[in-house]
Amino acid sequence: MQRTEQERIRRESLAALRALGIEPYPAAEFNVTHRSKRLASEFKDGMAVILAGRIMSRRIMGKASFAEIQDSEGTFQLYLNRDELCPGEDKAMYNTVFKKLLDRGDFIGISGETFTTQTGEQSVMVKELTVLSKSLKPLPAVKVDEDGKVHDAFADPELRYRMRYVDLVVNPGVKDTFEARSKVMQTIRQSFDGAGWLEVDTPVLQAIPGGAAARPFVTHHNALDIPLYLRIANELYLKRLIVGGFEGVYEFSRNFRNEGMDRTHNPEFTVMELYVAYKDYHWMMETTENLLSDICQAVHGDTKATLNGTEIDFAPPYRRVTMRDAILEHTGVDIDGKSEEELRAACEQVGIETDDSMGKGKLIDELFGEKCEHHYVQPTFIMDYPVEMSPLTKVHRDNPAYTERFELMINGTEVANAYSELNDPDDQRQRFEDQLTLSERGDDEAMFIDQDFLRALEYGMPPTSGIGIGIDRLVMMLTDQTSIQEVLLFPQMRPEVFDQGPDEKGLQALGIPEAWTPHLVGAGFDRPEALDGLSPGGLREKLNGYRKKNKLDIPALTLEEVESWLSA
RNA sequence: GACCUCUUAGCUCAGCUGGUUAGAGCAUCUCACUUUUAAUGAGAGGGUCCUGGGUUCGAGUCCCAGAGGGGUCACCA
Repeated sequence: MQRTEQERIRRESLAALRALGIEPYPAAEFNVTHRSKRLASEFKDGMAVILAGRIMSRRIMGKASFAEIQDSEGTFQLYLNRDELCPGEDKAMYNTVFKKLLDRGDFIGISGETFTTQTGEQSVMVKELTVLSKSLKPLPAVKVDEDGKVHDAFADPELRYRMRYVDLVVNPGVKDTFEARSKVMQTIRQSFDGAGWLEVDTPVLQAIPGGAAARPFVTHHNALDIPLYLRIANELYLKRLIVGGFEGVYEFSRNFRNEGMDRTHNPEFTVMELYVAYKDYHWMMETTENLLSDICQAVHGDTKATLNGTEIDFAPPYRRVTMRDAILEHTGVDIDGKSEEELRAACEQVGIETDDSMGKGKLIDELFGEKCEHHYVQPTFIMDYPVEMSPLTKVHRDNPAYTERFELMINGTEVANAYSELNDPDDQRQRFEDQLTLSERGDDEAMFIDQDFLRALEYGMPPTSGIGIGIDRLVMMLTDQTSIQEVLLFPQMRPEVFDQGPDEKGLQALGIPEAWTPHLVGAGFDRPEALDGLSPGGLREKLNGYRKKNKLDIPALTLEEVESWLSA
């Protein structure tokens, strides 16, 4: 691993600090009296304050300097004067430590006195400076000018997501998104706990990945010697708890789905699921709109949020549209009473491709997803889904072709999915079997049958309404982000390949003579792994070719030598 | 999985129809400077032009293959 010049210089500074008797990574706690934001709001000249944080900029002007220190709340300006910081003869703390050995990114603690500069900037005159942690890598130098224009932004999404720690330090606003996310979850917890519902934890590793239709991640349990699946949903477990007698249960469930990744999908994502006994989906709609309104209030202090230039109003009530009406309005197709063949024809007619594995549910889903979904920008409940696409939902009280299910659409995206839960065990068994038929037709996302869940229903589940709210997407809606990566601290990325540098010792361990190892590195075989799977003849030819080309003064290799390395 | 596109200094990016020693700003280093704020002035160092082939007298630039990223679509929440 090659170090850059800047890194080498910082390591030299690190050593110089130690030579001066200053520990760059001290163990002792450092207690502050203020943080930047609060200090700014309570600011008066002449306050004695202690602050800690990262040096984000330095403006050195001979015997006086200004520096920006960044803590968890924001930044604050420091004024460092040589003779204030070093009242005695020894000026090393200013001349050497501050001016030469400290860098942008270092953590320091300071104590001093507040004052206002001639230009009117709130500042702290530093009397004492403590080195708290030396930073060995230079932070990207993002600068914001007077017009608020950002220069040299650290904007490459790959680097931002791979090194979120740098992103958080350097890009203003990134923290706000995650604070908003925390506020969303806090508001939900407060609301549900206040209602007397119980927050629970259910298995992430499941023998049967149930509760949704999706491709799961598979792993293996060694002791039991069985495959286990990372949960795609927690729904069936929460319903078992309703069977067990809890009136309301909820869980923030990290779900895992082995599917594509894009702006709205990450392999792991968070869904808040809530189940409440003796309720139906109408009650759940009211509960949901009130909850979202509270959440938006908590985040923005208002029920309105701006998303993609459009104002979204989270104040209840939300529009309620049946799926049949939605499809009728946007495609002219009335799905009511249509057979599979008729629906397939209708799809083809509006330009949707179909294939034989698609059943009625899937066809209707396509009609809605392709032609209707994107129209619903303001929060809208799409209700009464066809029975074929809702295997866990109770049939509609007025029409058995539909179910009591709704999805909440915001900005053309599904944010929540809720039902009057199916609690008739025989009906549930039949629906699972219908799914099995779909699976045999080639739908690899059809649901598995969970026999234990069916048994639980046979013991009796009260009428229940349940909902799953996509937390990541909700946070996107509330923070004006268009990609899910922006609301996940560490979104999924292809693993990074680190350059480990040459491993001459490892090569020698294979029996390669010391005279040859530097040349193997030179020829591109810089680690033992680089030789894996090579044929002895080919390797010998390459190395002897390298020897000839570079006129090396060592004997040519024999086939036996090379064979012995590769068999080592 | 398909298509489009990108990869040049620590960071952000220029680099024309292929042509001397590959540039800028910031960052870094040296010097000056006691109220600055994208501080300023003077000077210096810093490059595997993603990797591997090919075309050519000559490749950062053109061609092929590969790696990684981004975007669009498909699947999905």
